[in-house]
Amino acid sequence: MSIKEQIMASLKHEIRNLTLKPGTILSETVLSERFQLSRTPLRDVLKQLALESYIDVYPKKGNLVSFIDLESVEQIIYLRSVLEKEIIKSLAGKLALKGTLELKEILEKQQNAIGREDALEHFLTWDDAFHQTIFKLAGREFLWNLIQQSNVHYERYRRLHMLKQEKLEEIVQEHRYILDYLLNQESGRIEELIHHHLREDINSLYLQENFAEYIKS
Amino acid sequence: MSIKEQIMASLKHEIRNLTLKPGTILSETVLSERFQLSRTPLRDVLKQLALESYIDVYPKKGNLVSFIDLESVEQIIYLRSVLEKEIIKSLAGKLALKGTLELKEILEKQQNAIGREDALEHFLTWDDAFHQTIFKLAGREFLWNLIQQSNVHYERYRRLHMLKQEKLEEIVQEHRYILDYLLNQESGRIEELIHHHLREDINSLYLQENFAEYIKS
DNA sequence: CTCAATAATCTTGTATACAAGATTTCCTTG
DNA sequence: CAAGGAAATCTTGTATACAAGATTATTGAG
Repeated sequence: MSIKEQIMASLKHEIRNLTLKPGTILSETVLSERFQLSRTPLRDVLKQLALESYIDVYPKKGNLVSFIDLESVEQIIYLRSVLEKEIIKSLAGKLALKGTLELKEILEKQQNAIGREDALEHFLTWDDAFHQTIFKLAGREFLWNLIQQSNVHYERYRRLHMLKQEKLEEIVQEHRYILDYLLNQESGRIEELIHHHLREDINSLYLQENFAEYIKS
Repeated sequence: MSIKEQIMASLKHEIRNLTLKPGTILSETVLSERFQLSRTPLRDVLKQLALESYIDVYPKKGNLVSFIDLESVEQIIYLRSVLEKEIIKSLAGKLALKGTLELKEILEKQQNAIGREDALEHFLTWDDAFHQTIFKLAGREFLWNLIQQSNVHYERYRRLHMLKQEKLEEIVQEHRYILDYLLNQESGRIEELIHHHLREDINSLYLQENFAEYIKS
């Protein structure tokens, strides 16, 4: 992994987990001093961050960590909702043993993450792993990766919404239902389940009321 | 529109319509002479082209116009197929007069493009306009734009497949069926229609046999 | 002539000086 | 003191010299 890729991964991580708050200035000169690298390669990094909406570039003024765009969040959730309904239905009853074990193991690790040190961080990692694995098992990892390139806003929205532990328990439970459906096709209500799992709270005012300073107006 | 944006639009256009063939070398120095601009801003352009898969960058070696990646084509077609089925169903019977007129006008212009000078170029423009308008009317233009950022491979695939005039007539006819469904919800077979409209020929060997030199192996 | 080693010449990657616009500071003027 | 304007100082944008790797050409040995 090149030094540029390390810096990019580091900045992306800090923006996604809100260590770098929306509105924070990312000056090329400050970054070049912090990472002991000239401006040119850092500009490459910032260019990519801009293309993936991590930052907004104001020419001759500066680069700001982007504010959370709720419109983008809603659109990405809709996209995932539609896609995952289709993918899960196509996969139902056709899961190989290997895939089943993989998903069960992820579920267990996600359950264990609750309540532990640094819970949210680990929980979200396993949450992504669960959905990514379903995409992978359906031969659609390409689309998972495509969505990941446009999910900064959703990623940060999700963190702010998952601060409560009872929500985490609910999410794991819904994952169990999804796995049950994949194995037995029992539930006739898979569409509503996916819809609820991904879209719940999207219209609530929780974020606007509690994190207004992070939200794009 | 800045000079950099003009250059980027120009290169994108030439790559999409295969004027710049897959494998063509895009050297920074050659481009800087062609456009009378230093390497630095051109590198910005090339960086973005690389992120959107227009070119492949081989460090210290050169930049090549990317070969058509059929895997990407299939995934994008699947994505559009799933999304548009859902969008069209949600829009059926709810089309306002303005939207209806918009789609009818596009259909007419697309029909008129057939057989004229520079037919394919105009035809494809109106083909995109039809689908984009449907996304827009459903409040999903965001997702249309998202897909456009990843569609170089699909775009070139499509051009090579649409070289025959009878295929163009068939496409317009399918658009008429889609519009009929949006207005009357008559056809019970909208899902198969969308599937056929977007996915036909994806598994044929036409490209591999006739344009092997453009295809990523 | 053949082949290998070496040198020249490509390529992109990086550092840096300077340009140009935006902002802030500070000083002058009323 | 207040307000306006100029200058200093920020910011990113551009041009260019140089670095370093990859390729190609050349040259010399056998």
